[in-house]
Amino acid sequence: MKTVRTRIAPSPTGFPHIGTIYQALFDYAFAKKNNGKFYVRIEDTDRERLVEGAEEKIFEALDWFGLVEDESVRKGGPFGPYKQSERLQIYQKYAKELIERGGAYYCFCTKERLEEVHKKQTENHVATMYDKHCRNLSKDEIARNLAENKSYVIRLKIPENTDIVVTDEIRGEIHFDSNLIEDAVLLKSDGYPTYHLASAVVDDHLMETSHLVRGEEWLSSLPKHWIALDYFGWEKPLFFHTPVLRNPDKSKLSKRHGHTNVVWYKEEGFLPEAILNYLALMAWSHPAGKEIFPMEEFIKYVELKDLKPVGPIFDLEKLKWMNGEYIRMLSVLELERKLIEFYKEDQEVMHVLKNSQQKDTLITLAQTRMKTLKDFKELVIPLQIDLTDEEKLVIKALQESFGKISDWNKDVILAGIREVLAATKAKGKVLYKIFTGREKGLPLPDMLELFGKEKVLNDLSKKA
RNA sequence: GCCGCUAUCGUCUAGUGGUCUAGGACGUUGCCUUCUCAAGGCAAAGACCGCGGGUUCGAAUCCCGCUAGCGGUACCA
Repeated sequence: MKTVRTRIAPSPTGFPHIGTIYQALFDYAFAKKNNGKFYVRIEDTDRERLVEGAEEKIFEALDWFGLVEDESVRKGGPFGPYKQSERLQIYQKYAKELIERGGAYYCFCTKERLEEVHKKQTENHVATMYDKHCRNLSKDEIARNLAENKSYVIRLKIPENTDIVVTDEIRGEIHFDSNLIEDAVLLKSDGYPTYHLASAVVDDHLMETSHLVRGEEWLSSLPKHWIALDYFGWEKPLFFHTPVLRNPDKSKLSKRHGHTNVVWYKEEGFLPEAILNYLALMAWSHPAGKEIFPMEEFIKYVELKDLKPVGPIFDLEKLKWMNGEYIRMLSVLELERKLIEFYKEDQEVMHVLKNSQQKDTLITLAQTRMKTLKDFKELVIPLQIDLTDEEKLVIKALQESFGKISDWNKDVILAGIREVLAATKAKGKVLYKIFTGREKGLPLPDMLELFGKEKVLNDLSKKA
């Protein structure tokens, strides 16, 4: 059997997208399962949308999730270069070759003419596509245009009147009427290739991609790739078009309605393992029906053809629940490390985390109350608020009760609390408001024991 | 508009012709626990399997039509 080779092919046009991670997850797991290779190819052929630093961010995201590739620009590998802008000659060579094979042609149409055609088609309610104006230019004409240094693109010659049958491993055979498929631009006038030449055809062939996993938005252009591959006579990879992740309103997951930037999840205190586990459940399910399982198990059971073709809605609530589950699975030490990493620039929280007397207890108490690492702060940092006269009365009672305690431990403190609650008819919430500034918090007896009688009474007198 | 894909609780899903009066998870509600909030435990509500036709002794499961949603329709990926 052929070696399994999967890839992600992100374009460095912005922040690292959660959808890219979704793809990478399946690519990575499937490659690992089959002792294959997972590689990253940077697709920077759109010079206008290129964003400085975006490439580094993609790799940082991959590292954060632990979806580390086997081959890439930064890792090297036998199929490099792994960045398309460094492969320009290759694409140009193959574009010319395709022309010779009769599968492509020079097009000298100007942008203005194209716009004109487009406009007319829209007016006539006809499919908007290239009118094949340059498809049958004579050899002389082409030579003349070339000699005159006219700007040109190279277009794919889609056969006419053909039923194009392609296969997607998730959906099966799909038919397309070739007359409705555009003679797509393969090589742009700036000499850079488009996706239709560089990625799905030349690179995936040269880099020996065996299982091509990509978003469903590519399904409509599959026939173009299929035909180009046929012109070259190249063996095709198995195509898997994963469903697109959606917003709650069912539209394609976007910045506007959802959170697409990987960095956002990190800043909100989500754990990469939890996100991955959640993502694994999108359009796929564990054979035993398990919801929570480690990466090793995902690798063991993942099958690309088991992916469902329906676009799932990204449910942040369920992700939060799962994140909480992952937080609870951590040992205190592991959680402490994650908290330190998360709060390293927050003086206030770091102060708490550095207090060796208190940190373990605090972390343990907070653990069941956190959905994200971000929740930790409001659990341990009190809010400064003004108290009502009624609440100040409760403080008086508290001072009296606590003042009598000689053996300061949580059981005795709890007894004192109950006493005060009974005497003042106050609700537990009031106590929490007094101590934390919020109507809830970590268990008071434990907290007060931890802080010590002196500090507690001191604080109370300040608030009275 | 045209082309393509898809269609089970609000959401993620199980289900591949009979075991489905459709199972699980998130969320929601109630109860237990209780110093608050969580966590945990136990319950409950929630899907005439988008609609309409077939095929079959029998369909959520197969076929057709419709509808709806999504994706594509760029010298973007």
